[in-house]
This record gives sequence, structure tokens and C-alpha cells, in this order.
Amino acid sequence: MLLIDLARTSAAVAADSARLAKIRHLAELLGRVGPDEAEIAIAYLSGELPQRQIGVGWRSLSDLPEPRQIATATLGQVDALLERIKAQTGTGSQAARRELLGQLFGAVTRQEQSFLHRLLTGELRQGALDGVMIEAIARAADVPSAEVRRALTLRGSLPAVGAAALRGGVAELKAFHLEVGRAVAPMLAQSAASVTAALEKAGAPAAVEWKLDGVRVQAHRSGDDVAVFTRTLDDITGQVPELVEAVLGLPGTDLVLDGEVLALRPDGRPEPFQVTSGRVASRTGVASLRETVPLTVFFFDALRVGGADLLDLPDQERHAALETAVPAGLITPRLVTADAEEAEAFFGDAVRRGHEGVVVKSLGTPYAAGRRGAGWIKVKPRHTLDLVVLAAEWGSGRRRGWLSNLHLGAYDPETGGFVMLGKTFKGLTDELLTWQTEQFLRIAESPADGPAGNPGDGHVVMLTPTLVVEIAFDGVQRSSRYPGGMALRFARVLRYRPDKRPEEADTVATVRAIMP
DNA sequence: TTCCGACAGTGGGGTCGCAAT
DNA sequence: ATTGCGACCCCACTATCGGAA
Repeated sequence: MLLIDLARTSAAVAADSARLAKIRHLAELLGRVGPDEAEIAIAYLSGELPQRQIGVGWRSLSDLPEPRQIATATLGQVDALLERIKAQTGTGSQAARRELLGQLFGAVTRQEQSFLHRLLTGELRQGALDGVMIEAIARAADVPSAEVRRALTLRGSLPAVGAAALRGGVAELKAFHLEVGRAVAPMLAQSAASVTAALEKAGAPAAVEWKLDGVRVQAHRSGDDVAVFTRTLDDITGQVPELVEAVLGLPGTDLVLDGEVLALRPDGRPEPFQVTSGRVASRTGVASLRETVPLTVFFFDALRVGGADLLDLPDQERHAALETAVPAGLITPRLVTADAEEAEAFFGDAVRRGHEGVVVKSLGTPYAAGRRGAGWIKVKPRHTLDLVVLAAEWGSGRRRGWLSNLHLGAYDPETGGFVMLGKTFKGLTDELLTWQTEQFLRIAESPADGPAGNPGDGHVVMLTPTLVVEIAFDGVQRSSRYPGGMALRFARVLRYRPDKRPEEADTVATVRAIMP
């Protein structure tokens, strides 16, 4: 199959807003692809690469050669070139990779170049990724989409699962099973504004567990072999020796456990996320790092204990199995209750101890891997501040033509100026985007040449600091990027405060007081 | 007919490792 | 030694479609 076939299908998918139409386009193409190129086609059209990453991003894709007129590149040829490019990573030869990228882009037409560019930068923007592709595979292979989903959960790779479905139908999909040593797509949580609201959603009684601010881990043990995976199924076994030892210390030898790893201070309070994140990401000097920044693991779910797969069991039974396999000290603190007051108190205690919040879990739900089901609902406390809009950036995609991303500042009474604390684009409705774009253009201090086609060109519009906006955020963290040494975590817009003047905005001192 | 679950898109800060400067 | 880039850790929120109620 030719790459141009995929580029055309992608364009058709993007052109139709209806999901059913997108599914038809994708299924039609999957019906034509040969078995040896099915994985490549599925990967590309769901915005992935079979190589996963190849060390190429937006910067490597500048100064590309002129396109060809005639499309001749096959999927196999493109895949082979990407494989060679990946093979160059870590060899110190950026020049060789650029040469290969040039070969690739010089061998395809303009439409294919555009498709490849978006694929390699992870911005396919055709309104279809995994979710739509699952339906398309189900249609093309004439199997129930639930079977595709189930297989994907257990295998973690849609191209592999899709190719199996196209090849052998339901029979081959049913052959996928939980394999110790192969990561399962982790179950995700929805969120709610309060514990009471979460309890209502989950149905009482429910379990309430501490939400720890660390890195999600899935630990597999088979005999004396242990493997640890992250949320995106990356293998980090070598970076977390404490966790490996903890799992080897358990009596069971056939285990798959779900949990969170984090750095604790000697007094038991959690380190800031930045500390945990840096420790987990470090691949060098782990032996000495574990002395200075030791990691602790807390498990909250069990997918396999003693040779039995537990994914389809209700939460309560999985947790009972977890308690048989893991000592209490390694299990995330948990309370089962139907009493909202008791649950709120548990939440308050967790937050006072420095943790992120709680997760409320419905007792009856199976491990719905890879989906954000209503089985788990996270609740976190929310801070708010009134800040001043210092600048705005032109949006992209569906936000093109709107000033979208806000630069936020706190008031500094000593200088009469404002100190930038970060940016946000979240919480804005189309109506608010329209309103703020109009307002911003009136107070623009730098040339606002309209939505520049290419980012970076008149991208940021400086504003006279007059507008106050109420911002919600999860916390304040240390920052080397911003002049105040602080940045907001997960900032989002709640509403504008036309009743407030900029000098009435929250001050730098107020923000500093929130920082741990 | 209305409601609501699931998805995709639009970007945020921080950290590490590597290659180029 | 410093800087830029790619990848990945954490992520919130809105609009939209289409099946459920």
C-alpha cells in the first residue's frame, strides 16, 4: 500500500466531523491493506509509530527538501526508513539522522509530507486516535469492538491487536490474555469537586484511598524476575531498585500489582512531585540516589495474585486479594464507608499529611483498564488566586484566530509591577475566547498582527496589565523559568473579575506563602 | 427528545539524557 | 560548561458525537 493512500484517508477523516463517517473511512482503508502492512497502517492512522519514538520532533523537521510530484512511497519503505532513523539515536550522529529524514521527505509528495510531519510531531489532528480506530478495526474485521478493547487492554498495542483482528477475527482476539511481564493499560480516574459528590457518583458504600503525588507503577513478578512499568507502559525497572526489592520480598511469586511510587522525607511527609519525578527519571547514579532520595511504594490494586487473573473481579475482591499478597505497610491507606462525613474527614486528614487528595472507588467495578470509567473518581483540594493577564498567545487548531494562552502575573506592591507565575489556556469556553480576544486587542502593547500562520511570528501579544482573572490551581512549585522562582501547577481560568483593579490582585507574598 | 459517556484537541511546568555549540 | 531538543512524568478543561434513557 502507498503512503498517499493513508494521507488521503487521513484527509477524508479530518474533513468529516461525524465519528461514524471517520470510522467508515478508516475501515474502508483497513479492508484494503495487506497483512504485512496492517500494523503500519493502523499505527500511522491512529497517530503512533510502530517504533514508538524515533528521536525526531518539530525542530528536526525544519529545512526539509522540496516534495515530489508523483507518489510512489510504500508503507514498507517509509517504515524501513523510520527504523533506520531510530537506529541512529544515541550514536552521536545527528547529521546522519537529518540525512535520512531528508531522504524520506524528498521521496514523497506535498500531501504525504504534511501527513508525515503531523505524524512525527504527534499532532495528527484528524479527530481520530485510538478510540475511533478501535471502532474502525471492529468494523473492518467484523468483530465486536468490546473484543478489540479487551485485547488492547491486555496487549497494550493497538497495531498488534488490530492486525490480529484483521487476520484471525474474534478467535485470534480471544487468544490475548494477561501475561506477567507484559504491561496492561492502567485504569484511570475521573474527577469530582468534592468527596461527597464523588461518593454520590460511585455509589455508597465506596472505598476512599489516599491519592499520592508520585509516579504510577505497575509491578510484575514471575519467579525471581520483576519488571516495573509506568502509565505509558515504559519499562523503568532499573530506575526503581527499592520497588524491585519490595516486590521480591513478598511471599507470592506470580504477581501483577498496581500502585504509586514516591519519595518520602524522613518524617514521612511526601517530597514535592518534582523530587519524586526527578528521582524516577534518573537512569544514572541510581545506587547513590537511593541513599539521598529513597523511594517508597504503595500498592492499591492487584491484577494477578497466585496465578489467578483478577481484572474482571469487582474492586472489593481484588483488594481482598491484594491484602493477602502484600503487607499492610505497602498498601495505600483506604477506608470503606457509606458515610460522607467520615469520607470527608479521611480526605482532610490525607491533605493535612501533605498528600494530593483521595480517590473514591466504586466497590463493584472490575479493572476497566485504559478507560476513564466512573469506577474511580479523584478529589483534590483547589486553590484560587486573582491574577493579572500580562500577555496572550494566538491559539492553534480550532483556537486559531483567538487569543488563547494567558500569561499570568501576581502584583508586587514594592515595585508596583507584576511577576509572571505561568500560563494557562484551560477553562475557556468559545464565548469567553471570543470576548477576551476582543478585549485583549484593545489593550495590546505589542503589534498584534492577527493570527500568524506560523507560531513564533507575532505569537505573543503583550498587554497593558489591566484585566484581573480568577485562576484555580493545584499548588505552587519551584521554578527556574520564572523570575519569582515560583510557578502554578495545573492553572485554569474560573472567571474574569471586572470588579477588581490590577493593584487589587493577589500579591507575590500571598503566592509565596502557599509554596511548601 | 434530552441526557450523558467517551473522545479528541489544546495546551501547561518540570526533569532527565544526549548532542551540538 | 551551557543550551536546545526529545521524551516522559504529572495534568484540566471544553466541544462534539452518538448511544442511552
